[in-house]
Amino acid sequence: MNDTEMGRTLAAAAFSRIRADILSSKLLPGTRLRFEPLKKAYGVGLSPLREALSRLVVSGLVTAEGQRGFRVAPASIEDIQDISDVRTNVECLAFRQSIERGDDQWQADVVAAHYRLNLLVERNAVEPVDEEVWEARHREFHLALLQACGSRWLLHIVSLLTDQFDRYRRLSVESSLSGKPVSLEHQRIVDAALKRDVELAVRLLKDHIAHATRLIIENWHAVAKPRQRGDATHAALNGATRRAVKRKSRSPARGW
Amino acid sequence: MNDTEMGRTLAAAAFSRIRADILSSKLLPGTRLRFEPLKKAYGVGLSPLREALSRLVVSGLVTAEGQRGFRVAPASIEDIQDISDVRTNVECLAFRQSIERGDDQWQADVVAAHYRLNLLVERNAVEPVDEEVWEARHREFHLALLQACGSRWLLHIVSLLTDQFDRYRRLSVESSLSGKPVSLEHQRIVDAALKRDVELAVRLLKDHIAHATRLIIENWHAVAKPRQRGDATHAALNGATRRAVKRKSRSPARGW
DNA sequence: CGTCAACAAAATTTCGAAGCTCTGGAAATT
DNA sequence: AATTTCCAGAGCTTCGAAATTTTGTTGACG
Repeated sequence: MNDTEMGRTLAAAAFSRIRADILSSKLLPGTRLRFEPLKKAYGVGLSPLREALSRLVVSGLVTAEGQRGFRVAPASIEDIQDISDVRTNVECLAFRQSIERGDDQWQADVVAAHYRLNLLVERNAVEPVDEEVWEARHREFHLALLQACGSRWLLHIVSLLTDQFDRYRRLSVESSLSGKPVSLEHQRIVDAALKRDVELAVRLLKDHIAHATRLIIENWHAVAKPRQRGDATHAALNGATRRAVKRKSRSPARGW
Repeated sequence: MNDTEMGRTLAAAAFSRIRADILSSKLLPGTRLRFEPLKKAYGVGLSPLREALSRLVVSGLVTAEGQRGFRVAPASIEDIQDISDVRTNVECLAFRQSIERGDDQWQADVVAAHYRLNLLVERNAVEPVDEEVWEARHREFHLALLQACGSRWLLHIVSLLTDQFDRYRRLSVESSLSGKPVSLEHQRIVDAALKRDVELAVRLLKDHIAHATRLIIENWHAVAKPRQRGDATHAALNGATRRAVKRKSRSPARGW
C-alpha cells in the first residue's frame, strides 16, 4: 500500500482504505459495518476503526445510529440528483473563478493533468488499466481545472461532493475508462478553459456533469436496488452472501 | 445540558460540547488539545474523546497532525475572507431557491423564527440574555430562510460554513445581541423574502454577510493575534495562562 | 561556543477486556 | 391467536493499561 494517502496513524490509514472501498462500491450502500469483520479485513484494532468510521460519518459516506453501529450511507435517486445539482453549482462557480484568475502555471498544470489522463485511456486500448488509477487521474484532472480559483473552502466542498458523486457513478456505471465521448468532453473543456472562454467552458463542464448524471440515473434500477440495506460486511468484502434484514427503518437518512 | 444535541453516546456528547466551546471561543484557535485536561474537563475517557476530536477534524474545527495530537483549527484573515466569500455564494444560492420554492408553511416558519429571535433582543433590553441562546435562535432564523431550498446538501454545506463563520464572529465581535442595525437587516430580509422579491432579498442577505464580515475584520487585530498558537488546553478552560510555544510549524493549515 | 547525539520524560496512539444496550425469540398472559 | 414480557446472545461502547512516538535536556565532541 502506498503511504501517500495513508497518513501516519493506523486510524488515518483505515479511514483511507475504507473510504476507497466505499467509493469503489466494494462496500455497498446500506451495508452494516460490523467490527469483527472489519478488524479482520483491515487488520487494525477497535480504536482506529471507530476513529476512521467516525470521520467517515462526518464525510457523509457512513451513517451512525445511536448504539447500533455504523453503516455505509444509503443511496437513492433523490440523493444523487441533489448531489449532482449542488456539485454543478459549486464546481462551475469554482471553475469560473479559476479561469479568471489562473496564470501560466495553472494552464500548464491543466494541460499536464489532461495529458496524464489521456495516456491511460490510450494505454487501455492495448492492455487493461487499473480502474483505481484512472479514478485518481480523473479526479486530479478535474481538480486541476479548479485549482486556480483561489478558495481553499471551495475546493474542499467540491472535494466532498466529488466523493459522493463518484460513489454513485461507480455504483451505477460499469466503467468510464474507455468512454470515447467522455474524453472528447474533457478535450473541449480544456480548450475552452485555455482560451479563457469562461461562458463556454462553464457550459461544457455543466453539460459534462449532466451527462454523467444522466448515465447514473439511467442505470440506476439495474444496479442499485438489490440488497440496499443488506447486512453483510464480511460478505461484501469476500464475495459470500447473507440474508437481507427487514427492519422498521428508524428514519435513517444522514446523521447530520 | 440538554439532551437535544448530545446524541446517545458519550462520543457524540463530547463532540457537541467541544464544538460548542470552540464556536464560543472558550477554546481559542491554535490551542493544543491535550487528553488529560480534556478528560477532566468533559468527564469522559480517551476513546470517546478521540472519536469526538476525529469528527471535529473533518468538520474543520480541529486539526490533527500525525502523532502529535490535536489542536483547535488556526484562524487567519485570509481564512475568514475565504469563508465569507464562499458562504455568501452558497447561502445566496440556497436563499434564491428557497424563495422560489417556499410554500405557506415556509413563510410561517420564517416569520416564527424571526419573531423568536426578536423576542430575545427585546428581552435583552430588560435583563441580560444568555449569549448561547441568542446564537441558537440566530442560527435557526438563518436556517429557516433557506429551509425551502429543497437541497439537503446545500443546507449541509451552509451549516459547515456557518460553524466556521460564527467562530470568527464570536472570536472577534464582542456580542451581536444588542446590535440594532443587525435586527433591522433581518427585518428587511424577511420582508423581501415574504414579498418574493428574489433579487432584493438576495442582495440584502449578501450585504448582511458582508457587513458582519467587515466587523470581524475590523476587530481582528484587537483580538485574534495574541496567543495564536497557544499551548494551554487547561488554561483556556479555567482562565489561567501559560507560555506560548515556538515551533517550526510543520505546515499546519487544515488537515484536508 | 555551537552542534550533535543519546537519554529521559511526556504525550499520543493502540490494544484487549469489561460494561451496557440492543435484538430476537420463547414463554406467559389476555 | 395476538400481544406483551422477559431472557439470553450478540454487538456496540467505554475504560485503563501497554506500546510507540515525539519532545526536551544533558553531556560530549568538533
